[in-house]
Amino acid sequence: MRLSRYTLPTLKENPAEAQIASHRLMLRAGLVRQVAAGIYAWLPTGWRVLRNIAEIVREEQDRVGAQELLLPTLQTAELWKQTGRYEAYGAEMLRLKDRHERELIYSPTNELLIADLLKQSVNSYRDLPQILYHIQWKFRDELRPRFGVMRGREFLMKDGYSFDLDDQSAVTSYRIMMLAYMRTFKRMGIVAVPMKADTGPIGGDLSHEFHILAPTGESQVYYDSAVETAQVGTEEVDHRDPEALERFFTAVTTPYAATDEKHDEANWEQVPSERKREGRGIEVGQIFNFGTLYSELVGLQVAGPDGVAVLPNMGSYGIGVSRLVGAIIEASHDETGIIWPDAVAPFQVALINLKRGDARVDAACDSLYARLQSLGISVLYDDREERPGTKFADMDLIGLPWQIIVGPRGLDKDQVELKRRASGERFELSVEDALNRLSGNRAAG
RNA sequence: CGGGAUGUAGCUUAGCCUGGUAAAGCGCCUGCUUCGGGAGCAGGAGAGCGGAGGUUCGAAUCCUCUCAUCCCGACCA
Repeated sequence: MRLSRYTLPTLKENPAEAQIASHRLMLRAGLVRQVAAGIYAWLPTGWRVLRNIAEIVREEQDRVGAQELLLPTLQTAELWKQTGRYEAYGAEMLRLKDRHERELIYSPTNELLIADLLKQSVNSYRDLPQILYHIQWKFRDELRPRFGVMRGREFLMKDGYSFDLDDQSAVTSYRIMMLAYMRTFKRMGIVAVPMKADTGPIGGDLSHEFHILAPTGESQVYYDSAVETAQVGTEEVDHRDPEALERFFTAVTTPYAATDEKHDEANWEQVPSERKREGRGIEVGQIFNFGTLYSELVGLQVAGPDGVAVLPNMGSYGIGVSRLVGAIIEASHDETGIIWPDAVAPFQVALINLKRGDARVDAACDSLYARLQSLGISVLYDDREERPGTKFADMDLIGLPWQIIVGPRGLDKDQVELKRRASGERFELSVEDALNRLSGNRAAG
């Protein structure tokens, strides 16, 4: 992408409405613009990040056998009324009417709809287990939206639902999702710690929240750093092997990890002090196993092996896709801007032409641009007629993992400069070496 | 929802107390000089002050209502 023809409205100054780092940086780096309280327009660069995150979520869900579908954002109020959830959900649910005065809701969550839908396709114990998910916009009319996309009213969420014949099978589904979540967050370059959580109004007895440590988190969290090391090796776990799953699950859930709601001072004291991690946590996902509550509400049942009707056990599994954009920035930025983990970066490489109009520099950049593209490396080419300082500042702000800086000074020595955004390391290399380095990095990462 | 605050150009703000017909920096446009970490000079475009009503000869400034946004708290499957 040529920056001269790309919509990237960066800001030099901090917008007044943004207080926390991620919100400021998302506005300054031209990722989003606010449309209303808690409602955002995603500009091209922000949308690229959002898509990258969604794609990682999708791949890891698919990998463990979850099936993607797409449920609508608008639903009739009928189902919610029949099951008593219409009143129970409260003012957070947006209610509206169509031209026929039919009552609709903008879906805040989909346990009811999906359970109701499955009545048509799941009739026998042979049809279970099933895990279905979608990545779709949700609306929750928050009392007080804040922190940019981290607590918006409209947000992109992956919500998944499992259906199992019995408790034991449901626990297996829960563990499979735990595995998928650990892999998902790891691929995004962040450390998300599973913590025992309250199940809240939804009920059930098994639930974990996944938290990223960041100063602006909304809750206080405590964990034993052994959780981090226990995540090593999740790549190799076979989700179809219940014993391997159990080992994995035990390893990641045994070390102490809790939000303030579940915090137990006595148990916390048992953790060696050098392994204690404590601070604010941003919740980026939550998983529940809540039994037969919703099956019962909507009348979802299957014939068991003995012909007797059974209410399937359900679980639900959420990942805040749009919240992750903010959360990753909270966890990965410095005073000059965002530092994108490679896996979610909107582009892999910033190609900086330091002297547009200089035939030699232009030619070198055009060639690099074409070759990076042919290597399948996404590149944002800063071909604007701006001064070097402006380009450096903008690119540091946007935070692409690599910068290739091409100017007359380097070309005199047949070199370009390769800069790693995260570490600030710079390498003066030939064009060939720079390309090799970048393609090698891509293969490795 | 309780408490606090703010709405003036694309952005950040000054002006408001003490009414006199909108100002600056950044950004944008033109030209020249520059060009390896947000350039300099010169010229230029751009807002009628969130909205409605009122007071007044005259309102961004005062009054009333209203809308919106932000912060703290409560809330947050």
